[in-house]
Amino acid sequence: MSIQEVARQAGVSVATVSRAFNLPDKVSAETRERVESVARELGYRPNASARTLRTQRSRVLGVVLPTLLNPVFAECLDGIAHAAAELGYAILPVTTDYQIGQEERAVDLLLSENVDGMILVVSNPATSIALQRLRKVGAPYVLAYNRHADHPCVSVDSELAVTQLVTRLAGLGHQQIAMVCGQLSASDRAQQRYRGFLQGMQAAGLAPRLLEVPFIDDAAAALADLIQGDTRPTALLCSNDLLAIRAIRAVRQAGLRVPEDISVTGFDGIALGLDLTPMLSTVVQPNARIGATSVELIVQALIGGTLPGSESSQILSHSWRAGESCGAADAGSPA
Amino acid sequence: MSIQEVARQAGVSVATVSRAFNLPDKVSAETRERVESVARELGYRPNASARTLRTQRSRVLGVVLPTLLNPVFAECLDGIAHAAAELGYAILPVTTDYQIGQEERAVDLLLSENVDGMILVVSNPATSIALQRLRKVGAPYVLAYNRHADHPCVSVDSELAVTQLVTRLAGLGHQQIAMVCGQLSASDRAQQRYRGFLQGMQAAGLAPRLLEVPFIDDAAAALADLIQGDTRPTALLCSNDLLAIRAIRAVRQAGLRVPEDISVTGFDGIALGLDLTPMLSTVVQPNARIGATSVELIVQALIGGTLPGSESSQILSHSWRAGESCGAADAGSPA
DNA sequence: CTGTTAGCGCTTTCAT
DNA sequence: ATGAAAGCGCTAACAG
Repeated sequence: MSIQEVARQAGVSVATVSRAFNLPDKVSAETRERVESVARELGYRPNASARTLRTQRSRVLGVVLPTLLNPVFAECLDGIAHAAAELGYAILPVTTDYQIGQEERAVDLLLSENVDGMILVVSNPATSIALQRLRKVGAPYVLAYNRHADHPCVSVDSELAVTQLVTRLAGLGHQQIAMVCGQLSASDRAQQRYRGFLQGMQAAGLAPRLLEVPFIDDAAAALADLIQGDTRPTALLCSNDLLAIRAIRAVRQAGLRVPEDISVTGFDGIALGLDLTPMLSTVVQPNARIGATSVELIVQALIGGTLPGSESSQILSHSWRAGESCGAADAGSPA
Repeated sequence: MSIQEVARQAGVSVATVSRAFNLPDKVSAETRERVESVARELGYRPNASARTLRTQRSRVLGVVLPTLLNPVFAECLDGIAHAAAELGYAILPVTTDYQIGQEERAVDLLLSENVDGMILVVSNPATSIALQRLRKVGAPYVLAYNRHADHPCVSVDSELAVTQLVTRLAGLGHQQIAMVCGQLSASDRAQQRYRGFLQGMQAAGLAPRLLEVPFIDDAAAALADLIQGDTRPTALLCSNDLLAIRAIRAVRQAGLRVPEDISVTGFDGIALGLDLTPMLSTVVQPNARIGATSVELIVQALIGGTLPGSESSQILSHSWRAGESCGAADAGSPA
């Protein structure tokens, strides 16, 4: 079912069929209707590959994410998909499973597929080879969640958010606050959050403690150790929601209550946190909006024929979901 | 950066460059190395659109899913992505947000993008217009999670699984079992699970009760009503994990305990259920494998030059995750 | 083993 | 308002 066939059956040239679809004004109403009707009957659908080849634009945006198994990124992708559809773009998502080498493969693939631009969440913008490559070929891209002065980024101020959170915890009387995070070197977000933690603790005059859990499967055991150690923390500040959910389980498995014995906080604001009991207390990122904003930035640049520059970076505002997993430090006295 | 440029700089014809990449054996080692080296220096990447246009195959599989916000589908997509990558295919996922009209748009889009085949989760295979269209154009497709005699499907036996679950609950002494589900008409899965419920209840000689929650936002209120009604159920058999998680919250909000006062079971086996407290008791579907198997079916057909037929349908085995949200009926006596 | 060439389906000058 | 024709980058005969 090519444009040729439609042209033949409608008794016009292929050029006219093309115009009927893409520049309806340049075709007489009569012709246009005939073409449309024939096309409909034949079930004609323009061939995207041919159009892309000819026009050098695919109307497809590439998306590079660590994983979809973490709802944060699923929510973000959802926002990307809706915003893209709204603006007439399809999306082509690729997942890296947190492996840096995969970032390059992903970018290569997307470049081969002629995407008009890319939205990516990389491990570390400062060292990412994938990003260098994008720079070199001059492809438009925007980073989501990452934060770096030299790149266009859409994110929240993680560092500030965590600092504020520490202040909040300190205000609730918590003195023993431990941060729980995944492998710090694995992402700039984790590092930013950790910096925020250090800063907040210093401001509060408290001694920071850190539990780094490189492998998620070890989280339960590591957390159990932490909780049952000599000086038990009264609050666990987790670097993301998934970790927080595991932490809550670990606390309970240890026979303690959340938040009476130990408060637990998350970071991300995944929707599921709302349905837990206790409802997750967490720093909420506007995940869908981070995605949507990234799309808008890219598309704007595409329209303007420019590259998104680092000056177009946006810090979206985060918020605090009070939830039920975080309480005052002295609530620990058995009920 | 086209094949022309590489050819020129390597001092060979474009055909040779093409062969160097696609049929390395048909090129002398020397030439091949020269071509590869030039290509590498130039950062040459074959243009997928051109290749697709020429070969009439894209090596892309389309995927149509209701949403990625439900981890079931995110897990499935993850399985699809890995299996596809393994077999040399990229994937192009589209989301329908559970809107039937979107199924058609999705299929149209994917057809336009020249996908070699599709994997879809539709609302109802029996009535899906999108499926009719696929049939008509003769595009290879496989349904995931759906189940229908006339289509190639990869799923578990939901009906059987729920029947078994009812038997299990009855064995635990539950007499008042209520099923909680989303809009029944919204998916064949929900209907199958409901049928399994009815059958199990009949076999157990129990009176079935059903709570249908068409709009997810009303779930909490509807569940509260159910729980606080005259004859409180001792077990809530939820049609999916997300619903079960909400149900657990509703029970607790009502001041009751899970599972001591009310047992709650899910269906899906999302990974997150493992981290909850109580750990979700649920029927586990091999989500990633459902995705991977779908890919394999499609690719097999692609290789064989045939369409996947309904006879290639596969029922994968489900399992039961005991969890902690389901207990015996008489455990209700206050601890 | 390598080169020449046609053509995939489409858009877009350039004519008319 | 419409048509003729070139060409996007690639692969696959076909020729040598």
